[in-house]
Amino acid sequence: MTNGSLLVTESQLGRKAQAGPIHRRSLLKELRARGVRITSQRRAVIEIIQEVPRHLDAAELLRLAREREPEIDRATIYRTISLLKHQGLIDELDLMHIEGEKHYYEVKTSKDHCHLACLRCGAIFEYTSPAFEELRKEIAKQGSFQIAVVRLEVGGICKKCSAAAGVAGKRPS
Amino acid sequence: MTNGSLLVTESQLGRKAQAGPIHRRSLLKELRARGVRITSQRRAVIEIIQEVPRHLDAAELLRLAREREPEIDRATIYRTISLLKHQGLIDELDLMHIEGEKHYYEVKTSKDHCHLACLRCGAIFEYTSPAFEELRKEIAKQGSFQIAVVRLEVGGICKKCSAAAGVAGKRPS
DNA sequence: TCTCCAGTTGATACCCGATAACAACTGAGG
DNA sequence: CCTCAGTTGTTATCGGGTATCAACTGGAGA
Repeated sequence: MTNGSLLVTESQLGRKAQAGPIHRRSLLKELRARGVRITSQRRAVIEIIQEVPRHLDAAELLRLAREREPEIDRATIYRTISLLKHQGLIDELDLMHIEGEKHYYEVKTSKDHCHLACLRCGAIFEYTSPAFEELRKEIAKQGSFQIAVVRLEVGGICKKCSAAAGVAGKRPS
Repeated sequence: MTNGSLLVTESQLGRKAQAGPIHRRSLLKELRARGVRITSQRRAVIEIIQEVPRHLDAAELLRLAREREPEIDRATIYRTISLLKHQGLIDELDLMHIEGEKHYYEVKTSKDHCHLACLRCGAIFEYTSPAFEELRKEIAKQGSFQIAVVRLEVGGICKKCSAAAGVAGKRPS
């Protein structure tokens, strides 16, 4: 019986996970090796994506980037995200939120995993499971569809929120 | 070994699937039973969602609704969608598209299924698999997260497009 | 170390899906 | 047929994301 593991990143709560060194400083090197120009703005954004253990959306990325590059503009954030996506170095998540969806970005990892998004507090958890990989293989096998991306997203209520059920579920933003 | 079935709805190509009577005229009855006021606009939108076998987005829903209710407004479409979502009668899909995502709506079915979206022509296929349900159960079992929604979305290239690869993949809109 | 220019940036304006506010309208219970 | 709470269309607005373009700069070559 396959059992999955729940772990790692708790997001949107402003709490740091306990370290989470994802890929070290590989992205900058990788980009340089590919002949991509490294500007101070790009460096800031990339370092943040690598260093911050939370899942970030564009707005938060902008906020954090401005701590290092005060003049950086929204447009540059989006352009850098786009660059990294097209270079295949980050993945875009599209997770449920309180009424609506939000786009988050994470460094592309080797591991297949899916995301559990708490619809109450917005926390994001990662979940890996043999069953997930199996399903992915199964769809691939069936042949009449060439898979490029598989995204599995789960929305629900996290442990903390269901424990504190009713007790003012205020998100610490 | 689990093998899934690929089938049913081909969308966005303007082709009709071969019948697809989903729930008959249950939505209107259900709403009336719940004390929801049925206006001519709501009736139009609801009937369209039930009768059209394709997956519809808000814009297309508006277009189709205007064939019956020429004065109906975007806002009413969104309000009706919102109503049906909150009543738990339809599901919102968030499928990959050519660069970006689109929101589609479908009558909530009993069957768990996921969606395969062709990134080239936009066609949408439904896919059911024991492995999918198994995965869902597995996540539920693990206990520390109360699941409300599970969405599995696959992006890739459909058979037709990969066959016609390179041959002007124009979408018939 | 200096020059130079293709590639990048910030500013501005804009696009588009979606929502808020509000007066006019209407479904359906009495 | 009355009535009014709930719904509608209109208009304005919001927010994420993108196009444009002149000014700027990383980094390859001299």
